[in-house]
Amino acid sequence: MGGKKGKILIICGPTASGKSKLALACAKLLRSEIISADALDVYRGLNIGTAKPTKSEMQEIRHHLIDVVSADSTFSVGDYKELARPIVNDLISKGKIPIICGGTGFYIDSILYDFSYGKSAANIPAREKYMRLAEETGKDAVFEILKSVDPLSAEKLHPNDLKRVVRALEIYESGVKKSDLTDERIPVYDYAAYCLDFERDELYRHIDMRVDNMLENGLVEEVQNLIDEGITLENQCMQGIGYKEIYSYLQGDCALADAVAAIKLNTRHYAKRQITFFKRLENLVWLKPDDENLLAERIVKDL
RNA sequence: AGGGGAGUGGCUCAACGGUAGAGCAGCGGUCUCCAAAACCGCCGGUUGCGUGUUCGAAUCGCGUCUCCCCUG
Repeated sequence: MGGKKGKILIICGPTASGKSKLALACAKLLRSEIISADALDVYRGLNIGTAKPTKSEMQEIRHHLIDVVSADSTFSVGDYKELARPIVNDLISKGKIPIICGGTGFYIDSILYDFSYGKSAANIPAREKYMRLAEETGKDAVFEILKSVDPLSAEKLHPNDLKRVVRALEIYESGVKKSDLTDERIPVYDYAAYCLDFERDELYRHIDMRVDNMLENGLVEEVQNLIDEGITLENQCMQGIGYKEIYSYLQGDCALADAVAAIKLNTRHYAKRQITFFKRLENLVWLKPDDENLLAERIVKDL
């Protein structure tokens, strides 16, 4: 199959579309394992708000990259890629088809493509330096700096997109220009990709239901536990939808009902962004949610 | 029943005589080490209804409907 390293199966889709169940069904048929591609599943202690697979599901089928770091950790695509690649390759070498399942398209990309990510890891001091500068002199001033040192990168960014402007500067300080690195979007694995998606209003209904369930299952207590462990908004995992909102409720900044409404809204926005991201995966097959076993059979047959 | 207030895009509100603006929602998009993050763009109202005044009304008058508050 081309000069590719092997075949992998990708199951993606917005939150609450049922991708985990589908991946599980596929894993059973393929006698393979699942690699989670989810930015929050990696954290220990975040269970309810992340809708992680259940214990029994994880006993039945091996799931990778769930609960791999503590809640106070920092984690990024770079870390993800380093952990995920070896697992994928190992499964392939054993003659299995790795199943990548998750909603973080950025993480899936890190497996699928050989992006260099600017060839530099996060440079926190530089990052903080420019962020401070932005606060003092404005975003535009920071953008102007990028324009002078790496105009090509600046051209591709919006001045307001401070996070990326700063990252480009960060890369520049490491000795390379972001614009000099032109990675091609060429998949390193032969892959089959499926994206689960409902009609929009139906998806939103599922999201609302899921959020209500999270609360019934003790989301507030879960966040309280994290706070008791010393986790604050400063910690990356508290950026997660469901966590930051409940956090501010527990701080007394809003009513529980407002927090819940915010979670639902933010989740919708997130789902839209996910869908937009997945759309650019080549040869992506869209699936309407259905009985997961039926869908899995179809998918496996086509592999 | 009487008195007062309000009716503007899905929602909250602005414009108070010169032919309606914004935020939110909705929709689309970007994404190469914070990605459940960060960022960008687009659609959408003739202003409850009717009538009058005026060169011209969302803005003024009258009538009518609806809602809210107060008094009974």
